[in-house]
Amino acid sequence: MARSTPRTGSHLSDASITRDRILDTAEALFAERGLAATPVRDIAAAVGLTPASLYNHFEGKEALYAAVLERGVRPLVDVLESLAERRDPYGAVPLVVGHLAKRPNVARLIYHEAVTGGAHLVPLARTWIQPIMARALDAMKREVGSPWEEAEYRRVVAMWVQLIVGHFAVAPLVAELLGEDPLAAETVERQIDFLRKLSRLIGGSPAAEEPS
Amino acid sequence: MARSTPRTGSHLSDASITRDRILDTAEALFAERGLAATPVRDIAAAVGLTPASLYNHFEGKEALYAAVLERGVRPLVDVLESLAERRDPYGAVPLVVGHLAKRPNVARLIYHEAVTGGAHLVPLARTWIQPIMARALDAMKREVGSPWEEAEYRRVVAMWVQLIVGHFAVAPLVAELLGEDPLAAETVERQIDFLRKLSRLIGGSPAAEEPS
Amino acid sequence: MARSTPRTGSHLSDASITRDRILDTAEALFAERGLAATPVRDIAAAVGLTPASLYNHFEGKEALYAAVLERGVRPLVDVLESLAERRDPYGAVPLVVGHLAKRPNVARLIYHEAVTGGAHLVPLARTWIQPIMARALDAMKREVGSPWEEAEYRRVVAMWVQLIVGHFAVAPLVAELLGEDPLAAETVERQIDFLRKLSRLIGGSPAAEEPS
Amino acid sequence: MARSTPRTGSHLSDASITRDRILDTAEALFAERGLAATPVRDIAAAVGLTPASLYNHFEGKEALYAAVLERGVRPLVDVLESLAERRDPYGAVPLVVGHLAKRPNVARLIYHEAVTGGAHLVPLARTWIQPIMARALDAMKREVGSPWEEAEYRRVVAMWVQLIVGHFAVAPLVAELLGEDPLAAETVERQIDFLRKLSRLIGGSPAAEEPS
DNA sequence: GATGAATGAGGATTCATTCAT
DNA sequence: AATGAATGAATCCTCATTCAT
Repeated sequence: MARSTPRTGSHLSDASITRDRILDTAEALFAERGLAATPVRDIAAAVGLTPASLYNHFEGKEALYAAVLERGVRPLVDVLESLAERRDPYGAVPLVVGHLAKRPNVARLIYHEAVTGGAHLVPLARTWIQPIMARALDAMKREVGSPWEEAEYRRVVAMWVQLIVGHFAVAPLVAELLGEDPLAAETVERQIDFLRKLSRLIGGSPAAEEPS
Repeated sequence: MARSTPRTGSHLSDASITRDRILDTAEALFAERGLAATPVRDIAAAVGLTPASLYNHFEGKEALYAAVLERGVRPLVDVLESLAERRDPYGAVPLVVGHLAKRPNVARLIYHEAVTGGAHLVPLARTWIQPIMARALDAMKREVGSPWEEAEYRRVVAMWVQLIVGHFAVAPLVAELLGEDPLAAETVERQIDFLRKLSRLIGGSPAAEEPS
Repeated sequence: MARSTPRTGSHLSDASITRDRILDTAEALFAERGLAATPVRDIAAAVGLTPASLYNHFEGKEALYAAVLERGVRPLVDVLESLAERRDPYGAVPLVVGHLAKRPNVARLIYHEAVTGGAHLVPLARTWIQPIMARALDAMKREVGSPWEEAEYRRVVAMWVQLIVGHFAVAPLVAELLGEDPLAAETVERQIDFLRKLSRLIGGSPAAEEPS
Repeated sequence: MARSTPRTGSHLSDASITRDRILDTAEALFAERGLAATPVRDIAAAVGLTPASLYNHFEGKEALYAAVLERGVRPLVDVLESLAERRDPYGAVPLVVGHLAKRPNVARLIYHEAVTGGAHLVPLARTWIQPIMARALDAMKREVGSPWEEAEYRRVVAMWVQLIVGHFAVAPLVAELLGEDPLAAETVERQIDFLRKLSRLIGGSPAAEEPS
C-alpha cells in the first residue's frame, strides 16, 4: 500500500507533489459532494494514502478544505484582476467563462459555500467581489446609453455572476434545462456566444467593442 | 429533553400536526445545511422529539428528505402550471419570484441537489421543467421581434431559472454582491422590477403586456 | 390495518384466537431465529398486529417466549408420560419421532435453549427428563442381555435424545448429511426404521417387541 | 474502560496478537450466545478495546463472525482430513471427540448455525462433510459383516456427527441428562469409551481394530 | 382489544483525529 | 513522509415497552 520505491529521482519535492495530489483529489470530491459529505478517508483513499498520512500534509479536514478553496479561487481572482486593467468590463465574460470551463470545480465549491452559507464564503467573496464590483460600477457609470440606473448596477453584476458561475456550479440542473452537457466544449462555446449577445442587448456599448 | 407534557396526544390530528412540524423543521435544516450535514438528531431536537420518535413518522432520513422535497416543490410546480394557462410567459417572473420569496427554502433545496448532483434532482427537475419549457418555447416562438433564435430558447429559459431560483438559493452570495438581504421585502420588490426590466430589454414584447 | 368487522359471530373468544395466532407465529419465528434474533415487531407484523397490541396478550417478549416454550413442550411431555405406562421404553422412539415430525419447532426451540444455555432450559428439561429417565433406567435394568452397564444407562438415554430431537433441531445440518429433507414424510419414516434397527442392535430385546 | 497503558504498541506483531485476542473473545461469546445475541461492544470490551478499534481489525460483525467460524472449523477439517489417510473410519471417533473437547466452541458455533439455518452453514458443512462422507461410505462398503445396508450409510454418518458434535454443542442439555459436566475430562473419557463400545455394537469390525 | 405516538437504551458502524513506529 | 492501531464522539437506526385514546 505504501510506495516501495521512495522515488529519489524527481526533483520537485515528493512532499509538495503529494500535497498537490491531495489538493486535486480533495477539490474534486469537495466540489462533488460538499465538505460535510466528504470523509477524509475517501480523499486519502483516492490519493492512495492512509487518512493518517494526510495529516502529515494538512492540519485537518478544515485546513485542507480551506487550502482547496484558496488554491481554487486564487487564479480566478487573478483573472478578474487582470481584467481590471482593461477598459471594458464585459470583455470579462468570455475570459471568466473560459477559465471556469477549465476549472469547473471552483464554481461548484463557491456555490456549495453559497448555498450553505459556509463560514468561508464571506471572506472569500470579498476577495473577488471587491476588484470586480468597483471596476464594473466604474465602467457602467462611464458607459454611454446604458439602460441601467445606478441603483441597478450591483444587480447587473450579480446577474452576471449567477449566469457565469451558476452555469458550472449547478451543471446537473443546467444540463436538464439545456438538454446538453454544460461542460462540453461546444456548449461552453455557445454559452459564451449567448452571454455575449445578452451583454449586447442589455449593456450600452462595451460588449460590442470587446476584441477577442 | 422531551416535551414538558409528555405523550399526551391532544385530540385532533395530533399525528399530522407532528408530521408537519417535522417537515417544517427538516425543510429549514436541510435547506440551510444540506442533507449530509443535517443529523436526524438535530431535526428531532428542534421539533422537541427523540430521534426514535421521528422514525414513527418517517421511514428514515432519506424518506424524510424526499418528503420535504416533494412537499416543497409541489406548490412551485402548481404555480408554474397555473401560469401555463396564461398567454404570456414572462408574467411568470413576478409570480414565481413572489412564491419563492415566501418559501426560499425550496430554492435552496433545489440548489443543494443541483450542486451535488443529488439523486433526486433529475426526477424533480423534470416535473417542473416540463410544464415550463414547453410553454416557454411555445411562447417565444410566437413572440414578435424576438432577438433570439430558436437554438437559444432553452438558454433563455435556463437564464431565467438561474436568475430567479439562484437569487434565493445562493442568498448569502447575492447578499455580498448586492449589499442587502436578498430575502428582505424591498429587495425582492426591486429584484422583480429588475427582472421585469430585463425581460423588456431582452425579450420581444411579452413583459410589456404583463398586467400586475 | 385493524379488523373492520369485529366478528361477533365466532364463539371462541376473539381474544384467545388472537392469542393462539400469536403463539403460532412466535413459535415459528423463535424456532427459526432464536429469541434474541426475533424482534417483537416481526412477530406482530406476521400476525397482522401492532407490537403494542401484542402487549394486550402477553406481558412482554420474555413472557411470550416462555408461553411458546410451555405450550410447545407440554404435549411432548404428555407423550412421554403416556409412554411411561407402557412397559417397553424403546417403543417410545417412533411415537416421539412422530410427534416431533409434526411439531419440529419444539425440537428447534429446545436446541436453541440447549446451545445457548438459556435460562429456561434447566426447568424445562427437568419436566421431561424426569419422567423419561426414571422409566428408562428402570426398563434398562429389567432388560435381559443388555450390553450396557448401569453406569452407561444415562448415556444411552442421552444418545436417544440427541438422535431423536437433534434430527429435527439441526435439520439444516442433517439435510446436508443425508442429502434429503429431514422433515419430509419419507425421510422421517426411514429415520424411524433406522432408529428401530439401531435399538435392536444396541438394546437387549425391547425394540423387537415394539408393536405399532 | 480502555487499557491502562493506552496505545503503546509494544513491538512484535502487536497487530496479529490483538487480532487473535479478538477472535478468541468473539469465538467464546458467539459460541455462548450466538451471533445475534452478541453485541460488538461486548466483544470489544472483553478484549479491552473500543468498538471503534475493533473495526480496524475486522470489516464488521459479520466479517468477524465469518473469521471466527473459519478459524474454528479449519483445524477440525484438518483432523478429519488426516483421518482420511487412515484405513479405519471409526478410529476417527476418539480423535474428533478429543479435538472438540479442547475446542468445544467450534461445536457450539456449528450448532448455532445448524439450528438457525445460518447462511454460513451450508458452505461450511460442505468443507468437512465432503472429506468424511466419501471416506466413511467407502469404508463402510468394505466392512465385513456390517449390519447396515448401503441406503443407511449416510444415516450412520449423521448419527456419529450428532453424537460427537452434539455432545459439546448442547452441553447444557447433556449435562442435565448425564448429571455431569460434559466438558469435564473424565466425562469426555467416558463418552469416548461409550462411543467406542457403540461402534463395536453397530459397526462391523473397524472399532475393534482401532488401536489407541 | 387495537393502535399511534413516544421513548430510553441499545446497536452497528463511521468519522476525524492522534500517536508511536 | 507513511502507517497501523486506537479512540471519543457522532450517526443512523432498531428494539422493547408504555400509555392515552
